[in-house]
Amino acid sequence: MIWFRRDLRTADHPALLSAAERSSSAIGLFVLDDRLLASAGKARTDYLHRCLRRLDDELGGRLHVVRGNPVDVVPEVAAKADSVHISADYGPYGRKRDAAVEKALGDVELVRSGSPYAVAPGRVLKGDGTPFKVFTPFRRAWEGHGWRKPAETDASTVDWVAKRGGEELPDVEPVADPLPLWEKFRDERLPDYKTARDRPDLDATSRLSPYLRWGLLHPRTLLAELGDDEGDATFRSELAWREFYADVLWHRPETATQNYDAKFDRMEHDEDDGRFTAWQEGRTGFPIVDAGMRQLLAEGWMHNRVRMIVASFLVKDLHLPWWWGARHFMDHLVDGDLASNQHGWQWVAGSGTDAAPYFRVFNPITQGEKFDPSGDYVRRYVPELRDVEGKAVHQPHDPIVDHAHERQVALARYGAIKS
DNA sequence: TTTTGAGTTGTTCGA
DNA sequence: GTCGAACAACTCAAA
Repeated sequence: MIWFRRDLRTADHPALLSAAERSSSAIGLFVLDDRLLASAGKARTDYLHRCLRRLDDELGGRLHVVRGNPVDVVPEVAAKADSVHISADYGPYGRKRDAAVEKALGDVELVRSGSPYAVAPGRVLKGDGTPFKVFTPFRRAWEGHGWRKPAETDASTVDWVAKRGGEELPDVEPVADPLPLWEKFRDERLPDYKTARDRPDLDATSRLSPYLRWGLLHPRTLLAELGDDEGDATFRSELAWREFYADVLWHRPETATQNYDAKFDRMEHDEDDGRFTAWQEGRTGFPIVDAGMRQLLAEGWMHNRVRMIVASFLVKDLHLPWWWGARHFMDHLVDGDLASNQHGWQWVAGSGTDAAPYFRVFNPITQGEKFDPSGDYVRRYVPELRDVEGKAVHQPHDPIVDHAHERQVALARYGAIKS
């Protein structure tokens, strides 16, 4: 049996290879785990269904989908299997879940092959054997470590066991083939990626993050095709961030919910008086912030530059805890990845690895004018500003706070927790 | 152990 | 409008 989790593909799939080496026939299983789906918004759930639909197609319509707790469900479905093959999960919940399932499986062996990363978390270490805490040295060591070539796997080499029972997938359109999307990005947008990727008004990013999140693509597949040009190096570095944060969370699993830097436990937060809801709904009066938050609700995705701007606003203008924002992102983002999300937030808040200097407070107006110079991004998501022309659209519009004042408050509070 | 160089993503102010 | 300096010291990585 192959138990799929965040590796919803059949190409370049080491666990499939390991299963196929043992048997010519296999059951393909996915468990709808209530623990993971409980807080997921509609966009996120729909996206998962569309990924499962694609995987089901690759398996000739024979993917078993079952709802329940994996500790009960997996041994039940695996009753007639010799072994259960998985891609290893390095997240805080996945590690515990897999250990519990392994125990519940008894004599049926749980075989871990591969991971969602080019280099498995925990593998890149400093000379003294301890983990990196700064990105750039990690990236250099990670590149030096290298990674395997893509595994050559093919769903048609396996005789997939017919479904018995389980859940019917909703009738949704499968997600697009990730490989043509990658090829188009590689050929058309990668050359300008270094600078254009910061522009939310342009279609300049890869948009591959949801595919990486659910494992329809393995990063190794992309890395194998990258060269040394500027755009290639920048994109490889972005993939390295994903691996760095997975590594950080592997070594410090508690940082999914707690400050990486403990002195931030002393940070003073404000009481919420409705401003959190205003932020969530895109009603802060700062156009670029509102555009981003509305894009998140409408599409389950937000441009990376705008994620930083809205995160900075929540933490430094509204003085609310980063984990509130992180939770909201995880509920809605179709690419929401615990390690990247929580540590991206901690980076903005200043409590994480390689944290921003405390005096670096994003100005939502300046950021808008700089990265959405035409104002097109704002007008796309904030219809009430559609008649405002050019970059004037970035001026606050009935703002819920005064940025200059809140900046001073934030600086004072950061000053107060310095060691 | 000591030293040295370096560290994703910014803003403001004054010349 | 453009540009450089100031903003602060701290931690990390490696020699």
